[in-house]
Amino acid sequence: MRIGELSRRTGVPARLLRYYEEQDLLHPERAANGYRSYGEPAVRDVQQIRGLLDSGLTTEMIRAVLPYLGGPGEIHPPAECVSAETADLLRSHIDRIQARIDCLARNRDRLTAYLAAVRPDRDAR
Amino acid sequence: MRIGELSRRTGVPARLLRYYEEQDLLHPERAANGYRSYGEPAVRDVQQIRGLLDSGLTTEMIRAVLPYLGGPGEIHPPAECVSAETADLLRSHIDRIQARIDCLARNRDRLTAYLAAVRPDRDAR
DNA sequence: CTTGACCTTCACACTGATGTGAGGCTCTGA
DNA sequence: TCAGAGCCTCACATCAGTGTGAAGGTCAAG
Repeated sequence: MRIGELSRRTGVPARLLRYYEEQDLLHPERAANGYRSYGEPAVRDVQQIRGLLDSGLTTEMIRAVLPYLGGPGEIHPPAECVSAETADLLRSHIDRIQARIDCLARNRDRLTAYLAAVRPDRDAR
Repeated sequence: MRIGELSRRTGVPARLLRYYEEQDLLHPERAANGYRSYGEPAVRDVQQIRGLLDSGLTTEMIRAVLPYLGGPGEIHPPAECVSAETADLLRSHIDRIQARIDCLARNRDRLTAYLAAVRPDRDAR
């Protein structure tokens, strides 16, 4: 599929799909006329990228973990390809994601407490 | 306290403390010589600002909410000052933070599962 | 009185994710 | 064959920082 269709199907502006390619997150083929040509899995990939970006991960971080994030049950690179170093790197990425989760949870709690304190009437639920 | 001490105590570069003032998030007094003079609560304010920025709130949002965020149990301006609109905005932002947490947790679990599948030896713990 | 640490403003430049527009090529349908 | 939709690249703009440097004021200690 071409960039316009992918954009429509994911809701992500074509501009950003090009940007993600520039950032090495997407790797569309090129048609003879130069147009980008995306496979079906690109839809899920884009959604994955969006989710992670929205969660505050950088493209660099996403680039590092994306290859390992398949659909449910899919393992992309076979086990033999994963060196001890890669595994370590992956573990440290997981730690960073956890740190981010902790930070967000902390602030969610702060904001929730604030809201409860300031509007206990409508927001007690 | 002056800007250097506040910077040391919060770990936030003086440059950013001036920036937050420019953004109307901090309001230090000025000494006779023009030096910024921060009160003790500024330490907590700065940490709060950092946390909220990290959570993806805009400076505009923080500006709206910060006056009401006291220490534990302190609510400065009475509840009536918080408009329903502000509260709604805040609620929707809390929801967004939660969505981010969910997304990250999902992906953390995926990565963990991947790691476990690919290196069941050293990573089973 | 000078030195050095600390403060002031101003200003330019970089990042990352995204918006916007210009100028031009490709393809399809009337 | 021409319009229009869709694609291409290039490039500048924005926001929230962040770094750096210039040019200068303030103050305490030697």
